[in-house]
Amino acid sequence: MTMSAQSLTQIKRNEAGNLFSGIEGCDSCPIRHRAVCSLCVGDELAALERIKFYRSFEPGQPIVWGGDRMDFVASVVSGVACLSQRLEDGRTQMVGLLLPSDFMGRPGRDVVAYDAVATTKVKLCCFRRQPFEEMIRKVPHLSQRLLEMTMDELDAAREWMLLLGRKTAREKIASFIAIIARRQAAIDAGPLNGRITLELPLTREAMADYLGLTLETVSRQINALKREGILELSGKRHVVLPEFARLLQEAGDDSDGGWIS
Amino acid sequence: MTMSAQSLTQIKRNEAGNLFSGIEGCDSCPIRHRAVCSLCVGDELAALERIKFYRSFEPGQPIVWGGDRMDFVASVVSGVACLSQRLEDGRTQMVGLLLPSDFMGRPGRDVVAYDAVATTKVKLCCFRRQPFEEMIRKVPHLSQRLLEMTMDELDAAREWMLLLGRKTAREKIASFIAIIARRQAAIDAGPLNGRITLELPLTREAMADYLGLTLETVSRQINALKREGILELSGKRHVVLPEFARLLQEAGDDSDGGWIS
DNA sequence: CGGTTGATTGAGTATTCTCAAGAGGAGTGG
DNA sequence: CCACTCCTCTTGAGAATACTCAATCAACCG
Repeated sequence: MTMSAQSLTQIKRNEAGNLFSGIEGCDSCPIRHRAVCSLCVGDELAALERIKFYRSFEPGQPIVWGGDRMDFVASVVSGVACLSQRLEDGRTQMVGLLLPSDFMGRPGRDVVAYDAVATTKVKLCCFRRQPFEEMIRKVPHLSQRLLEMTMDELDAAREWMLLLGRKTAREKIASFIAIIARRQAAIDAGPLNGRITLELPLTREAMADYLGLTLETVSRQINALKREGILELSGKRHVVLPEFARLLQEAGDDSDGGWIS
Repeated sequence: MTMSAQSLTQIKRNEAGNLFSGIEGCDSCPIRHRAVCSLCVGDELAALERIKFYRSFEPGQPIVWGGDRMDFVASVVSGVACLSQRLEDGRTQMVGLLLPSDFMGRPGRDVVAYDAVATTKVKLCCFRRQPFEEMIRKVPHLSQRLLEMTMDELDAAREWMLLLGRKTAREKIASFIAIIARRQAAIDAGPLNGRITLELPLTREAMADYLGLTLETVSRQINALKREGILELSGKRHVVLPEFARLLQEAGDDSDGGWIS
């Protein structure tokens, strides 16, 4: 099942029907300056290019299953993927939301710990695991950046734990929308005040799995916020926030609650 | 407030009344083979020794407050410390349980993100932050081990998220006791089946903050498990598990549920 | 022997879940 | 173009889990 880097000019398809090719360069890569490779230069980048290949996934398609062998690690180039953990009776908790530039997989471990599913069209920049692990050992620019990113993820996980353990359903929803707004603003480099428009990248069920709620509660709370004018809905996924600060107040966090503290 | 390494033969006290000294060597250190320094050898260890100092804390004493400046990072040598996050209205969620060999602090960040409190007598092996950060850059053995430990913590955080988001109060309690049993077994190198004895390192309130419950619910669930013979209590903190597998069944996890799968 | 802290227990409440029905949209095929 | 299906989402009613408030208990300490 090992997949070797492709150095062909044309695009091929693997067994699962995923597109992959090795022709794209790092120069024009949209996540070049934020991904695990962002500190790499010259030779280092060239070495990474030799062990990389791209794979794409359609919405709903599984990327890996927990327990499977995984022979690559990867950066999300575009799209959204979810990491989930499951109790045997089917209860599911999302434990990671992977957006562009986020890293997938754990160097030094060959078995996947969590299910990963594409929730939109996803493009991954994959690195063969063995040579990548070797580079981790030899290229400080790579291991430094990975350490930084892992610590960021740990911080995010801890924020998430506060949400799961202590926030009300209403606060969870408001917090989630705020998180999406922030991440979208970071990508688009847009401002984060006044009227904001965003697209929810998840179904109600996936949001429920993210927030530790049922999909019914998610639906009820979103519509409650809508009724109160804190958000406007067009369709099921498109959200407009007339006043971002009002949403933040509902999220229950300290910080930027609107007034100066 | 910068604290310099002590090279004195006698033990001193700082303003807070904490013991610290620089005389102890790494050779006899109880966490030498598991802490952040575990891969370091010879010169590397010597360099670490030059920037290290010990600090001790009494039960209940704060180690650092979220928002404070922090000029060191540290390994827990002995005792138990808790990392907590707080919502402005006082709701508290524990986000880290630091046992011996665990690492505290984030290289590259000078402001503390979470409150850290000693819950038992705690001894820290502290490293001055600036030189430690430099060593991270120059000593692969150090950054590799830190990366590994950070990834382990991320895995633990994600397991914890599953607990917070999806488990019932009863499962949370059972899971928590199982976690303590496992960590204690790992330290004592004891077996993990049949009759097991352990000490709860936290008060009911701290357990509640760990599990996203109220202290009353914690108390009720512990006593429910006691009534059903899944655990025995002597005093408030000392627990005996007559059959570890029965506890695991209550924890709701997959894996080793007693029967072979 | 009061005072304090941590833990237990009870009664009533509230938030969230469960189960169930139905609405709205997108895609398919006659 | 319409009926039909599938999927996601919404909404309602009742149930259950966990919370809140309050009283009591036990251990420890001055």
